[in-house]
Amino acid sequence: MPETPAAPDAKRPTLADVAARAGVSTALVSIVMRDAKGAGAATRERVLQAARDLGYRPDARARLLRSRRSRLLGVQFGLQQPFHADLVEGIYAAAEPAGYQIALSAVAAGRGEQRAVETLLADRCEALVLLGPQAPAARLAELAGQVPVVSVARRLRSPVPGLEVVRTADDEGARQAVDHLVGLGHRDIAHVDGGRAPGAADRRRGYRTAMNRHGLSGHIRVLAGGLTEEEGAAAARGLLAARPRPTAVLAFNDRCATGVLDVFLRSGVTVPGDISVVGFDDSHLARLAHIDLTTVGQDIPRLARLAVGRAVARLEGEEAATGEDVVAPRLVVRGTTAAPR
Amino acid sequence: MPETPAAPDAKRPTLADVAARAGVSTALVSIVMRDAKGAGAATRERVLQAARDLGYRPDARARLLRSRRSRLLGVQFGLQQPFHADLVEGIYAAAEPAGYQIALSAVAAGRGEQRAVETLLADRCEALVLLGPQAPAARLAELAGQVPVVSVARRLRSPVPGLEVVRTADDEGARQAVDHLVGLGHRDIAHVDGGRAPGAADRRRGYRTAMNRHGLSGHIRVLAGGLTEEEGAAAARGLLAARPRPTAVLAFNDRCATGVLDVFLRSGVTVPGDISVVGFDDSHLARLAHIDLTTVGQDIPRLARLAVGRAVARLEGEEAATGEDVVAPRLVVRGTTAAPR
DNA sequence: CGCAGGGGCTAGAACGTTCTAGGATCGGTC
DNA sequence: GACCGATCCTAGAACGTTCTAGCCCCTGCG
Repeated sequence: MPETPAAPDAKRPTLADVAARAGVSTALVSIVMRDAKGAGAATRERVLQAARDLGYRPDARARLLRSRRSRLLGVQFGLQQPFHADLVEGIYAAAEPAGYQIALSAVAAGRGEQRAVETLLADRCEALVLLGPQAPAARLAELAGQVPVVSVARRLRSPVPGLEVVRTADDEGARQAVDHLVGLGHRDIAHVDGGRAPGAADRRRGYRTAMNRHGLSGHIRVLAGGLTEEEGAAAARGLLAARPRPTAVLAFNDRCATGVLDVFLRSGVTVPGDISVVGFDDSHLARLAHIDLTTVGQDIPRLARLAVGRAVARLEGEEAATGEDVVAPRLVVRGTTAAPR
Repeated sequence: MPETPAAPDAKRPTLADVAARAGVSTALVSIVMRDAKGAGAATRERVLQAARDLGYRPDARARLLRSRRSRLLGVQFGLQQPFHADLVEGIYAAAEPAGYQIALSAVAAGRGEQRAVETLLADRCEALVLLGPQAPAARLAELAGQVPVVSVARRLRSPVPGLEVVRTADDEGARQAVDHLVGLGHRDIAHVDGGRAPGAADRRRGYRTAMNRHGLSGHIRVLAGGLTEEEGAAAARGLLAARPRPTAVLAFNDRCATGVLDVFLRSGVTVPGDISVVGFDDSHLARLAHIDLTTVGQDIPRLARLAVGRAVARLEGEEAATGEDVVAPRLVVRGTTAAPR
């Protein structure tokens, strides 16, 4: 069999190949590759050179197989959700210094959460970080029996040991938004909600409570929305038709708010002149200069750090806590809110 | 050592455990788990039952280690790019029927392409599918020496064996957009380009060529843009200040076009009344009812299928082709284009 | 001179699979 | 009664690492 350099199935070089070339044992090569102590300076250099020559690259899977620990965190996220993208970015950043690797598994059309989680478990992830999971609580609890699980942005009522939660205080966020609007002089404030999305119930409740507290129970108006622009737009069309029109709208999230904004602009309703609009998440979208959305900010880097922190703590031997980290939201005032006419 | 059901480091059950419980050999269990032939119906059922009892789950890594093939495709994508999200969705869909798994590796702030690719290779992916890679061509060629590589949406000039390309005919797409606008009666058509983004050069060229062909060389106007809303918005502000204003704008992609649209709307410039706008990609964004953007559609499912197809073909023994699949774009006329005043 | 201690290295057993060779057992055929 | 072919099953060697012992040789100390 001739040895072509880039043969179709040229087996990639292994420890043994490097060892042979450097004239040492595989164990020694392993030591050098891991940068562990127990090798002399001269041989170390010789081994590294041999590895370089051969284009050697350690096989992560074999490595994981052998060592008890995999130091792998499985992350399930929604492929089409910018908020999740931001979280994943934060998780990458938080996991590295802790010495953990990330395995991504996307939820998309035709690939449900079940599938996503299956592959993560099959890959030997030591813990799971689920972003806004929609699976029934019972299913999550079952999972938590097998492996530490952290649910991000999805609150869970009945606490199960091993199933921890990291989330923003959604009700508090909605309250802040309402307070801000009331402070500006608004009274007729509508809420375009998120239906059954994670966090939606809390935001709805926070909105209601805040309205009541301001003595505005008569003005409570909740419209069916969702987490996409389309759903926001549909709700906005409903609002335009309504009499009296509200003077302010709190949307479930930024995407939803964008849909609302767009319908308003196209109908000649000025924002914030005629109607104020508030979003939720402070995702990339809201920060764009030309959208410039007042929104309830979630502290995404913090959420990511806490999620990773909890998972790691569990893996490093800490007790399975039935805990919850609740991160305070912070209203970010930008250009879509002002005093009513 | 007491056997608590959910012990912190309860070792997950292995083939051997299942074998012991079912009273057979590990080899037999392996056969049953893979659904291979060579086991009797009765024992098969007994083994499955034992596996269920123990909550056994095959270890993907050990499996991969043993079998020569990993049947794993590594996919590098931009975490913040909706176009990539759509592609990934298509890739998942295409890979499954072919019997391949997907490993995702994201490019994000603080995690460059280098890192992304490293982890994919360490995970023993058999081939790489890179979505809109920005790495220098030389680097990609080097990679292709180690493993089959498919570059999606990024054209590469000097063909390297083992480095294949799947892309949309970007120049043709720009031409279609210009033809459409000219057909409506426009003459003063500007292009907000994508700078050095993959595909930008071709779209620029296509625009120029088409303008020339229509005898509109005098009206050629290329503005520096980019692939985000912000860059589109900045360019749009420039256009508003210009005299004469163009009557139509072709933007580099949909996000860029959204930025353009938004600035126009806010300035009281109506679309398509005063100015027509065309995007590129036909991503989710453009399809949203409230954006309703005329755009050059990329056939995303097809791109995904071709990319997977090429990778798989290489792996199933076909020769390393220095090929290129060029997919025809298709103009999708929606609400942002009309005849000039 | 004997021997503890340590640095540098290696042999060989894991890890949890799959794969290659078979080994039984059974029914049937010459 | 020897042989065949199927069918069901098992033993044991991979796969590419890491880890545990332990060997060898040197140095320094009593």
